[in-house]
Amino acid sequence: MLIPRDFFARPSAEVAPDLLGCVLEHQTAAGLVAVELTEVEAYAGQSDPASHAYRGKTRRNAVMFGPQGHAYVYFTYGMHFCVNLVCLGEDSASAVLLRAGAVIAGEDLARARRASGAAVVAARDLARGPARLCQALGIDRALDGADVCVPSSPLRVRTGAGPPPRPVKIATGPRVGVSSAAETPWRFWLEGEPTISPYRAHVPRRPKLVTP
DNA sequence: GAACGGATTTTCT
DNA sequence: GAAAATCCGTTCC
Repeated sequence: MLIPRDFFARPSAEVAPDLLGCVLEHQTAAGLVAVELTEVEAYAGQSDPASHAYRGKTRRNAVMFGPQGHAYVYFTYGMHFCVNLVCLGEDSASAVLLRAGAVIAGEDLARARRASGAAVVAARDLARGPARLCQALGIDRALDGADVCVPSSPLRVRTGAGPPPRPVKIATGPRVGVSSAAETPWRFWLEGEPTISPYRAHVPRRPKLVTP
């Protein structure tokens, strides 16, 4: 059961906690990888100083200004991808950042994608963190703007495979790594999940020190 | 367990 | 030129 587009037609701070426990799946020629979402963050539009949309529409964030139910994929820090789901509607530029998940299908493929050097990746670390989640699912810029609400799309979001097996407790807290509006508690995660990324406050990088 | 440097694109000043 | 919605290997507690 795919999530209907209307699900996303709400403020991202309302959509975000409802996405916990839902399943993100990516179908490729190599196979399918699916994760149950365990950690997300909400970003409002141009009113949110922490959002990429704060300073208006650019080529990179154009998808956030489009209709809800699409994926906004961006490249950051010179090496990493992160994925968001667009909320509300046209021009609202609000979105939910998918921060972490538990791999429930295609674990071997996810592990192969994540394998770096000789290091063996623990199952719980496969999609722990927004950049790792993208890597495990094989998400890159080609999926920027992908519609996650149609069955023919390679990237889809569906509801959980049944009623939650345990009482689901949702915790909230400040968003990770943002440099402004850090006090806004728009990070949501499933309490007790081992796949949650450790909270890291924003630390500005020091400029490279050149020795004379 | 915490702290740091490095990889290197996009965007703004 | 600088900072950013990050992660990883290394180093030192």
